[in-house]
Amino acid sequence: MDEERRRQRAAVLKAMGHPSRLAMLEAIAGGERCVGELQAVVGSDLSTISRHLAVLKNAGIIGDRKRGQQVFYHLRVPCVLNFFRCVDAVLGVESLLEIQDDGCCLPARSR
Amino acid sequence: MDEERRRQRAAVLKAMGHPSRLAMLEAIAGGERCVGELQAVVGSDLSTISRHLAVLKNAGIIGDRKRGQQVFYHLRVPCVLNFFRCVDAVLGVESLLEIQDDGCCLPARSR
DNA sequence: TGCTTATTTGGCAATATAACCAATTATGCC
DNA sequence: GGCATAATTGGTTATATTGCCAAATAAGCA
Repeated sequence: MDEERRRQRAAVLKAMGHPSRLAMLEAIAGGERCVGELQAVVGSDLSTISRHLAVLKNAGIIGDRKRGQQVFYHLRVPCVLNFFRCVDAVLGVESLLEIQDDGCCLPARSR
Repeated sequence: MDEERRRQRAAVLKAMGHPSRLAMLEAIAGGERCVGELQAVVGSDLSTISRHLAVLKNAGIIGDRKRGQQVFYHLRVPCVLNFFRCVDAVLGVESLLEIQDDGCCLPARSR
């Protein structure tokens, strides 16, 4: 159903909507990272990192693979970070208050 | 600062991370919409709609313009919805558990 | 087996979100 | 001014999120 699809899309965005999780995603985008490495990036308690990773995994954004005693996380769909070209555009605009019809930052059908 | 930028990006994603707000954004992507029209789409209480709109506006995703006694909302950066090609890819993958190196859904530097 | 390292989970407190109703503000019309 | 319509804001309650500590689980090594 359409409603269900929207629910899932929202869940993905919501999962990405946290500074620490974003920092983790950026790190993971550079290649597989284990929990300890991600803690070094973010700085929170290890248990907190683990919970954030669970959120991202649960949303389907990352996957994990156990190697030895470490768990390595990777992006399941690397392009998720491309969106930031557009998000940054949201942040950047100060002046324009009307709808822009041009293609903005991405190729296809904006509206 | 880099940390601050991340905080703002997260705020934009977080604002989009709610089914009702997503439905509203889709409607608004089709052109300016006033609060009453959006209520018809979503179905919640008018006050709830108004609060959701405040969240989106606060994140910089939409802008508003008062005409008569109605307030019309529009997308500030229409491309925000393009991201869903990628979000849907996140939802669609069942099989692949390893990092994909190909371009996925969007043009440029995935990682 | 016992010890160390890596990660997850249970439990808890603080804070944030979401939704509704009721009341308020703002605009237009008579 | 007085009334109707459109939208926002105050107040409240229920629920979810976040972050930490402590405890549990899992894997490797002596």
